Amino acid sequence: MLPPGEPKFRRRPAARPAEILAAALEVFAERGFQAARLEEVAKRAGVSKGALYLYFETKADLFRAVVTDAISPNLQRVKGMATAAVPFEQALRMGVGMLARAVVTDRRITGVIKLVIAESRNHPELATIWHETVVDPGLQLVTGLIVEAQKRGEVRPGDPRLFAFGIMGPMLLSMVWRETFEPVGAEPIDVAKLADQHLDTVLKGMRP
Amino acid sequence: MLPPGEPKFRRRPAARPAEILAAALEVFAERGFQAARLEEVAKRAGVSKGALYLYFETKADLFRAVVTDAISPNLQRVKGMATAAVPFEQALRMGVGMLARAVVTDRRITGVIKLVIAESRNHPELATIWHETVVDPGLQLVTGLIVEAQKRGEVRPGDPRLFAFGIMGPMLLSMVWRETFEPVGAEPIDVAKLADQHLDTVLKGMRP
Amino acid sequence: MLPPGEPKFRRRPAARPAEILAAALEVFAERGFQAARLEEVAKRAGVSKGALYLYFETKADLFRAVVTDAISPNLQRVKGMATAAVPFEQALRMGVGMLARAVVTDRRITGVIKLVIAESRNHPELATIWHETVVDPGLQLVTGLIVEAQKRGEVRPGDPRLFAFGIMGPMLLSMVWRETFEPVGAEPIDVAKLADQHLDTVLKGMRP
Amino acid sequence: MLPPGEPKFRRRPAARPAEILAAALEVFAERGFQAARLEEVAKRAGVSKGALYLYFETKADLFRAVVTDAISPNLQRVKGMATAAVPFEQALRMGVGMLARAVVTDRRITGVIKLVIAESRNHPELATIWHETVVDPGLQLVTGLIVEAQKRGEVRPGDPRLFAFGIMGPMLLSMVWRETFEPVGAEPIDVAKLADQHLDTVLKGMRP
DNA sequence: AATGAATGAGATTTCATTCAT
DNA sequence: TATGAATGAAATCTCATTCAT
Repeated sequence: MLPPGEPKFRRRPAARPAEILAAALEVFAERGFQAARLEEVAKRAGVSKGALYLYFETKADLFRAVVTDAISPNLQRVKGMATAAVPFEQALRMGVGMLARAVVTDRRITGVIKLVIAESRNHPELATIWHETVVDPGLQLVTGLIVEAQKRGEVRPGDPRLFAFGIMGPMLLSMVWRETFEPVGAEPIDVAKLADQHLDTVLKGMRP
Repeated sequence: MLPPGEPKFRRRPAARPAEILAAALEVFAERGFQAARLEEVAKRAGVSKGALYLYFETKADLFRAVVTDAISPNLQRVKGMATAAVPFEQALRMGVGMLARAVVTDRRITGVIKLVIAESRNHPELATIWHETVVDPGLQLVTGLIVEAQKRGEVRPGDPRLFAFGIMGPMLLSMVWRETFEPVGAEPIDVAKLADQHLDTVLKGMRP
Repeated sequence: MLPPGEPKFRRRPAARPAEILAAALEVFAERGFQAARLEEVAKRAGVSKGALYLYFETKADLFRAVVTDAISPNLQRVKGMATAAVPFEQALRMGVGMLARAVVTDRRITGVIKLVIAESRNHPELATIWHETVVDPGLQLVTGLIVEAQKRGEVRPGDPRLFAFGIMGPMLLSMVWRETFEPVGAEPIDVAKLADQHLDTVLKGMRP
Repeated sequence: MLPPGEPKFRRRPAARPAEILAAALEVFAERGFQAARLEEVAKRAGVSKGALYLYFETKADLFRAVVTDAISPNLQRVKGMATAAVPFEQALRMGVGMLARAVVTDRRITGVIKLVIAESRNHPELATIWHETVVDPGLQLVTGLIVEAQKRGEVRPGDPRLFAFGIMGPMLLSMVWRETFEPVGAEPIDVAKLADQHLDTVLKGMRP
């Protein structure tokens, strides 16, 4: 008896234990694909090593499941942003703020993004799916907003895609900073403040 | 009493195995630390597996050598930028242009940065040394320029460190794009153009 | 509050891999620590190489287990001897006879003793534990008997510890002879007869 | 121009560097055959690794040379003892005293004997040659003395070979003690005193 | 004769995967 | 479904031996 308003997005075949995926995400994010040991995943998931194979055929399979599973919440965000009919600046602030809050702060997401970057040579299909389902749509969305604003004369001429990269870049930098340099003693970045100040700056800089 | 201008960074003990370091950089950047096979490194360096151990005690040692070895050219760049006495905007354009040209485009450097990010949990000492010798000094440099410009009234109030992140972020995004998404079919970023347009934007946005 | 009479010596964690320890003892005794190949141990134990690592972390760990495991039966012997309240001569005859029968003749024990001697420089902790748990207590026991006998006037003056070495020495010589020279054609020693004749001799020689 | 009274015993082919043999003896005695590294031998001998191969074909060859080379001084001792025409007790005291002084105290000799014992399974030819040239002749010598003394009625009936083992055993025990247990804190044995007291004891015990 | 960098065979160790229970 | 002992392929690392100099 599923709730009626259930998201239509395809679930994994029935009861793929969320605990296993959660544990695997942790371990993969900490160690990378190769260095992650399935025994550790099993231990953290509270199951036996053998049990993993009841749900996933291979380690690579589990890895793919982890990385693709992390897509859907992000997809929700992108879609949410897309449907909201709000003015240009407000939409950008919303979008970047969302990244700043949800994405930069959530270790699960920064972990997966780090994995996609780190393992893109060994598992290019993951880069592909992230690009196609999350990154490119999100980028298109922002780019589209800018194009519209340019048409209305609210934004000066310039490659809208490059504007989008200029807006998003510092958010990626924040993630990397948090994952890589803060743990070794670097001064933390106040991501919310960065998002605000940076948007102030580029929005002003993008004016005609 | 070192000769003036001498690079401070100690070279690896052996000068010969530059080929080994080059080969190892390639393989580590392609596969990551764990997935890289020393046999592959040896083959690309044109030596036997055993020969690696004449110069590096363990695989981790070779890895550390690769990553720390990639520091010194970047250190040179940062120091070069520091000594040039030029006006604020020009200095930033120089610095970011340098990143855009040499750093973002050079597979050897993007590869190492990706490694530092990917392996920061397994080899935190590498994150530490990169932060202390390259990342933080570079950031300080840019932040210092901004502080000066603010004192002269050329830049509006605002956290100078966050301005610096706002300027640098898209360069990191470009690296990641190049390493991760271009190989799976994403439309390339014209990094030089991005650097230009982004600087135009933020410099304008940072004006009082 | 341990049950009385319980062996003090902690058993190896796993009870199953007694076969591994037995096989390892064989191979180590035949070849020494370094020359012993774990593949050979595994084959004789009827398991795979990998299985050894389910029970012992390293080759050195397995080696230590083999050598310390051989302690407890000897400890039992020493303790058995200690508790028997019998006259001086009879006690010595019992003890030396025990050495002659069980210890000198049992390939498992002579093998371990040879290993302790041969590897004492590379694994001094084994010499330590053998000395502390078996050799020194056994020696103390014999020395104590002699001291008592001297007090009663049954044994002439003289360093009781040196008397003990004089009694025990030929037993060690027998072990070495059996292990080293008999296999290359030396005429065997009748250890029981040696024990008897030697005790006759030294007991007579120790009389006042 | 050799001195006329030169011992007739065959020397190694000309100039086999004594330094190499001495260094090899040290390293083999410390570590055993397998664990000894030729690089260490070369370093202690003050030559290069390659130079070893100018004098010895293989590691095993060097090992055999070390162990057989240590025979001749011992052979000299045995022969010296044999030729001296002295009364029974005095001969035994001389022989055992010689063992006690020269053999037990000389690390070079105890080291080789330990090697012969430890490696007898891997290099049985060394056990053979030691048995045939040193051990058995020495034993025959002592046994012969005892047989003569028995004929003269100076020694009571009993297997003369077992008497010999009874006399020699504690000397072997002393060597083992020195090599194995003293380094880990065991109280040293005063070997000279042991030799004296033990001979007093067994000579008295062997009287008719 | 001598060097020591280089080789490559062989040993230990790891761990994803299987399978009897 | 679930377990976890066991496997075995593959990777790291060692070091006796060779050989160009």
